[in-house]
Amino acid sequence: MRDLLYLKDDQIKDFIEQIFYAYRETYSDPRKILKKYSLGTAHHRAIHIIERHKGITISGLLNKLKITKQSLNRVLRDLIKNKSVLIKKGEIDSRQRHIFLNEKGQKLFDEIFLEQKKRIYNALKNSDSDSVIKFKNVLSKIINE
Amino acid sequence: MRDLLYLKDDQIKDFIEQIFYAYRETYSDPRKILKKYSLGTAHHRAIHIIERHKGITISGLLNKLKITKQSLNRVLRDLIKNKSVLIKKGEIDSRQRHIFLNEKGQKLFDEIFLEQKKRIYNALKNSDSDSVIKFKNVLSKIINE
DNA sequence: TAGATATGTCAATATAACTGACCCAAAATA
DNA sequence: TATTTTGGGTCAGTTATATTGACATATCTA
Repeated sequence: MRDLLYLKDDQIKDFIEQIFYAYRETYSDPRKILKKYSLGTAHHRAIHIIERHKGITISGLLNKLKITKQSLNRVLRDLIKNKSVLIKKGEIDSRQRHIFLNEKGQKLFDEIFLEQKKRIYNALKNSDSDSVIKFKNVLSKIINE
Repeated sequence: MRDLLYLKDDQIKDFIEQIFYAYRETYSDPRKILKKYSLGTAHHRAIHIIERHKGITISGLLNKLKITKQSLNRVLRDLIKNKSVLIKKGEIDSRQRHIFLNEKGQKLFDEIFLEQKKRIYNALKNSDSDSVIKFKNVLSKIINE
C-alpha cells in the first residue's frame, strides 16, 4: 500500500489554513472599489453570482449564498436602490423572481472583476495548464464533498 | 503562441466563485462543535493558527488573521477565560507575548479538526498525488500574489 | 378547494469586524 | 542617558453581516 504522504494531518491542516488565506485575499482586493459605492463583500458575492447565473431566482441565490432570506433581502434592497439589479417576475411561475444585473450593475461588476482578477490571473499565468486543471478538480472535490 | 484557454475571464470568474464555496464549506463544517463551547469561526481561525504556529506573538497572529488588535483581543479574551489558550511573556523581548494552546485548547482543536478534516481528506484521497501537489502550488501562488 | 411553495417584511439579537483615542512598559537608538 | 519606537492592552462607539422567529401574500399544485 502506498504511503499517502499528502493525506497526513499536517498537510491537511496546511490546506485548511491556505484555503482561508486564498479566500480572504481574493475577496479583500476589491474592497476599495466597493466602498466607493457604499457596498460590502456581501453585495459583492451576490453580484458575482448573479453575473455568473443570469436570471437566477431568489431561492437559487439563497442556495448558493447559503444565507437567510432576511439577509439576502438587505443586500438586494441595496442593489435595487443602487439601480444595479433588476428583478423580473417569472413568466412560467409568477411567484418566482428572476434576478439580473442591468447596465449599471454590469459595469460595477466589470470594475470589481478587473481588480479581483489580477491575483488569480497572475497565479494562473505562472502555472502550466495541467496545474490549473488539477487545481480546479481538487477544488471541486472539496466543494462537493 | 499558445492559447491560454484557462486564463479566459469566465474561467477566472469560476475560480473566484469556487474559492468562496471552498472556504465557506470548509469553515462551516465545525460550527456545531464550536457552538457547543460558545465559540465562533473567529475563535476557530485563531485556534487553528495558534496550533500551526505554536508560540506565535500577538503581532504575528495579527499579521496572519489581518484583523485589528481590538478584534483579536475579544477572541483571545474568550479563549483565555475558556482556558484553551496560554500566554507567556517573551524571554528575549519581554514586551512580546507568546501564545500557546494548553491541554484543553489542544483537545478542542483536535475535536474541531477531526470534523473539519473529513471534507479535505475525502477530496484528497480521491485525487492522485500529482493533483494534490499542483493544487497546493496554485493555491500558494494565489496567496502570495 | 386545501395545502405547499416562493417571496417579502417586521423586529430583535448575535457575531465579528471597524475607527479612534488613550495607556504602559520595555526596547532601541540618538 | 534621554528620547523615540515598538509591542501590547483597553475603553467606547459604530458598522457590516448574519441570525431567529413570526407573520403576510400571492400563486401553484394535487
